[in-house]
Amino acid sequence: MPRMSKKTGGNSPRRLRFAVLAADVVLFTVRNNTLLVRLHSVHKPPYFLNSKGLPGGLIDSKETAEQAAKRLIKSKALVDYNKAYLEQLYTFSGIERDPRGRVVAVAYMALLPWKGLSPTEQGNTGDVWWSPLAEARRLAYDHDQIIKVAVDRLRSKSSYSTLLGKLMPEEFTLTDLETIYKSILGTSLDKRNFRKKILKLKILRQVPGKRARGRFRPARIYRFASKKVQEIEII
Amino acid sequence: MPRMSKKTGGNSPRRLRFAVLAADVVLFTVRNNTLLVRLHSVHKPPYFLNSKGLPGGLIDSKETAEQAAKRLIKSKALVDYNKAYLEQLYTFSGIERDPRGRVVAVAYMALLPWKGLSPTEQGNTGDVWWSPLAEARRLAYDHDQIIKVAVDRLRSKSSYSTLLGKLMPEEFTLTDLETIYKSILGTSLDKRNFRKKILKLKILRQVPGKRARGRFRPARIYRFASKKVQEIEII
DNA sequence: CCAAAAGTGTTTTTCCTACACCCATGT
DNA sequence: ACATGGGTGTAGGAAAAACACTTTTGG
Repeated sequence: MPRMSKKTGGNSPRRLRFAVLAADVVLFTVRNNTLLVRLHSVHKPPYFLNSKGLPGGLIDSKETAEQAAKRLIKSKALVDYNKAYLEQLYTFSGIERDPRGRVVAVAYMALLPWKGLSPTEQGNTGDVWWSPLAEARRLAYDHDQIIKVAVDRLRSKSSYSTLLGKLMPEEFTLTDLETIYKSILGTSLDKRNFRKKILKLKILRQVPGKRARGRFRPARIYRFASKKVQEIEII
Repeated sequence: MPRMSKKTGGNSPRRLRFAVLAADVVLFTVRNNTLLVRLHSVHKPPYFLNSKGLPGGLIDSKETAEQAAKRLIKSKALVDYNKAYLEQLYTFSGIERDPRGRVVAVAYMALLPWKGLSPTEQGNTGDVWWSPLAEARRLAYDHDQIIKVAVDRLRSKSSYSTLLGKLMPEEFTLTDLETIYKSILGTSLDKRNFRKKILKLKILRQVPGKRARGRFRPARIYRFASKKVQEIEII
């Protein structure tokens, strides 16, 4: 029972209403221009057999939802949460969303650069793995819906903020950035116009040096000028 | 340390961690070009004495957060929730946000046209009243913070969606609409450009007739073409 | 005819879009 | 020298911004 104090003011007979509170995390990264989500095995007979879902778990009575999300990124997704950008998405309170009982979930979206992940964090185990978004279907609970909300948010916020910077490695080329934008937004972008637009916004800082990725002309290297996600019209 | 998973496996009875879940509603309307919020008295000795806060209450185990919000709009704000546009805002889970115990609140924003409210709904009692936004300060709990999130959301969404239509009466003049935009966004708008922009978007439908509000030229009357809130760049 | 808000058009500037070729490098 | 992705400029059109006067009504 929660510790709503007995002294509840003037309300004498109190019908306390309880819920189980959980946090679920939609953890995104991009590898080879593919958006990946971190999935976790779900095996809760008789409801879910050898199924899969988002990393998540219950919120402890002594932690905030955000602290729980961070803890779960660590303990369930096996990724260092300090590397992740975290943003609250939506709270799912459908009565039947968990067949085992009433569970209300605060969903979070987390973004990570693939580079910067340790081999362990990049790796897959039987219980946790990176899945291309397209294959993250038919998940347990209402996790399909949660992923949809996350993808919608990611897409829409990409076009008016520097959010995608949180999926990029610290240093990247303009082509890298353009590719991510194209893959997330699902649109095609004109290379010249994209560069003009991005550079005019002054959200990037050029870094000395170039990067060669093959037997062709090396590209200039940039990084975001600010660590903060700024709301600016991008596309 | 929080333990969440395995011991709950299967259908066996679970020892789950419980939280008290509440819904708080930031109910906005506009009267005389002033943004109003519905406030409720808060008197919970020894923590809050003759204080004020948002209408809110606990979520029942058999209702979703949204259903609770609607119920509370009715029972606490004394307004017919069918008249309101409702949108989930954010979930506040600070451990100390309620001094009486751990309460996690799902906050909602609700928008209402002032016209269309009954005299009772427009009215103030000792327990519930409409307050100009500027005076909705020093509220109980973390309600100042909740209002801030609501106002930020209202402002930002106003510029890229037809959300403000939910604060307007069914029929209004272009000057009315412009005034609301100015008051919410806090910017000044050019009358001619505003009209051109709005009319070109084709989100309004002109209604036959005119409205005189004084001894000067009567204005044409419009209404929104769609009841839905559309995401379109407005300003 | 006066006061007050309603309503309208043009010009300038800025931004978006479309589009094609040369550059730098490793092999 | 060649294959490959990196990098650049310009012109035309659309949208935004700046700007002031005429119209309609009640009194």
